[in-house]
Amino acid sequence: MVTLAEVARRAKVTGATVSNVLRNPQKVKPETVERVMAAIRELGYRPNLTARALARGRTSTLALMLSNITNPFYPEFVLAAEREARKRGYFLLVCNTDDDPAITRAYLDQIAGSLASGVIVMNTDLGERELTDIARKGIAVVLCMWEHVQASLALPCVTVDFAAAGALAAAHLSGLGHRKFGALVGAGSGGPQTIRLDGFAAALAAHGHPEKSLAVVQSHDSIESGYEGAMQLMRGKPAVTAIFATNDLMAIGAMQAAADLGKRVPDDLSVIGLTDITLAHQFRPALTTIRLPTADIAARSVALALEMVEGTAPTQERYVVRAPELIVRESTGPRKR
Amino acid sequence: MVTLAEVARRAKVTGATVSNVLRNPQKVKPETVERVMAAIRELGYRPNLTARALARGRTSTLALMLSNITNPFYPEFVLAAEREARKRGYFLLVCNTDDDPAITRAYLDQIAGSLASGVIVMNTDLGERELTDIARKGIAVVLCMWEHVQASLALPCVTVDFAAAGALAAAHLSGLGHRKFGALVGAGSGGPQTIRLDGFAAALAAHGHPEKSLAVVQSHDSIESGYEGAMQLMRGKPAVTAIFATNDLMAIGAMQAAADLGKRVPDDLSVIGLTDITLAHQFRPALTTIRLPTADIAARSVALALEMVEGTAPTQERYVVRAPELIVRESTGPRKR
DNA sequence: TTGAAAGCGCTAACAT
DNA sequence: ATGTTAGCGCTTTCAA
Repeated sequence: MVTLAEVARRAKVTGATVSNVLRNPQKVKPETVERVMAAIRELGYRPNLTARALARGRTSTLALMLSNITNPFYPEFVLAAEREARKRGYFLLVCNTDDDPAITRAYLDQIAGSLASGVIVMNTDLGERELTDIARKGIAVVLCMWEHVQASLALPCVTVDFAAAGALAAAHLSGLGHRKFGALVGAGSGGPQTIRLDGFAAALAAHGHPEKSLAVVQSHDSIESGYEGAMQLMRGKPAVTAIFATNDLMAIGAMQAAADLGKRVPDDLSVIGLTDITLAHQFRPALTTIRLPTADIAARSVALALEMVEGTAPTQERYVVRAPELIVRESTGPRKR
Repeated sequence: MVTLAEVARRAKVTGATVSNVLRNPQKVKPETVERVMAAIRELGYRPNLTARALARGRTSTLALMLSNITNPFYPEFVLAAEREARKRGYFLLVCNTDDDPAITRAYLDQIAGSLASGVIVMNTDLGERELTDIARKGIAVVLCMWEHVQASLALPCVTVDFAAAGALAAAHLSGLGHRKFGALVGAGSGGPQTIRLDGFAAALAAHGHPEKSLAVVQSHDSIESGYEGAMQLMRGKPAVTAIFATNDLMAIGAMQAAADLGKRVPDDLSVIGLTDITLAHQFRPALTTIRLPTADIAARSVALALEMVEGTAPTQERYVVRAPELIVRESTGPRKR
């Protein structure tokens, strides 16, 4: 392995100068820069990131904690996050917690022990307390996509207005003339995605729908679970004509359930999801959904975390909430009497 | 930050002993272990992984290079890989190369400069030469899921018998009585997935089908592209009654194309995929496919890489080829008259 | 503009 | 069984 010292020797300077050439070239005489660069090239030198991290007191890696990357939402997020990190010279460590507090804690422990200089926490069964503790150890932690944001003011957070997302769905369905609604509520690590539902229910009420016009079923964030939940909903009476799922996977499951019951989407049943994962528009019928600016949030989270790490974080932006957007496709339509 | 030295002071021993307690407790008197552990607990000490890495000459991270995690095959792979890595005390760095040689090279550069002590390379547009070079720098590199394995004997490799996978598909379709076949050939970083196709074509020939009974269309690894490709295939004459796609995403696209053409799957058209991603069984009709032992391969790759890193790699197993398996579901059926 | 020197926190011989 | 010591490769004051 070629070291800084070898380069220095070859360029007839000391390590300090080589180090400067690498990071503050303007502090070195152009002529010397030349010579050092030549030595670097000839020797095929690559800085040792570990040594650099030890000397500087921080690594060039960022950890991303999520529950399970197998949920199609995450890969889209990870891609965007990794791009932003790379752009800034950082690497991304992906940590699947499987919603297991033990795994989560173990990761956090190592991170606090200098695995990464920042963490983006997408969900967790840990209390905010534990997170705040590790933040106090000098690691940049940013919460991401959290629903119960008001409870998390202590830590920076980038997320979307989930209540507004639910409201958008309600307005769309109500505007289409529907009267009997069903909601499939998924569950994240922090329990059911109630904010999305609350936003939906509140908007329904605001549009003049009585409380009993909405039937709710708890479900999990998967096609299979959405299928089961929708079955329950459709067997209820009076049958619902519109279903809001708090995430796209469940919405897709609902469409499959409708098909199995001989109902046509959107003629007999409207289905609207939330997130707009790639699969949403690839499915038939293409899913109407509430789009979350996933890539944007990913990039912003990474940027925020790194600004904190590098001590350039503007205090203003420690709390960013993006807006959701209605995307109308083929799975929703006017109520046919 | 609590350091080893502080723990040592509190436990009234030296750093060496604390270090031993952490990694070779059997070398330390039980009584002392107790005392040190107590100090660690009281101080909330966490070893600094960076310092450890520098001292030991290797990091506790493993890099995984893949083209784009957004392809549903990868998350399944990543999950399994990360679990195996964690089990062994390592962390996983995910590197999306986007099939861009510049990005790939940049990553490899940093890895060689001590970012990770091993890399799993899932595909690349780089020559084997470049990979061998970085392996020579002392980094464990293992190739994974490569098709043209025979060309890669210099580097360890864990993959599956893609020709056999193609053959399995051919045997299934042929056994169902089909006579006119279409193949959708996807493209990885190294060009089209020809081995899969070759295996398919050879098996077709072996089953007595003349060469002209097979129409081939080049495509990309996506639903959209599979859709387009299948359209081409079905417009050809005589129309094919069975389509083999070299990956599941394209197969799903083919099923959608059939639906749009008013053809029923499997009655009018049989479709078989390859990989068995999760989506394959979630789709309607559920996709018949050739299953690749993804999780198994991921775990094996990580295990192999880490064994190499830790110098315990058995020379025998530097080259492992797993077998594919036919999974019959709803998208294939006997040719109807 | 460049050099000297003292670490960063931990590991690993080698001593004791 | 525990301590001493010399690094690992780089960064970073502080001098020159």
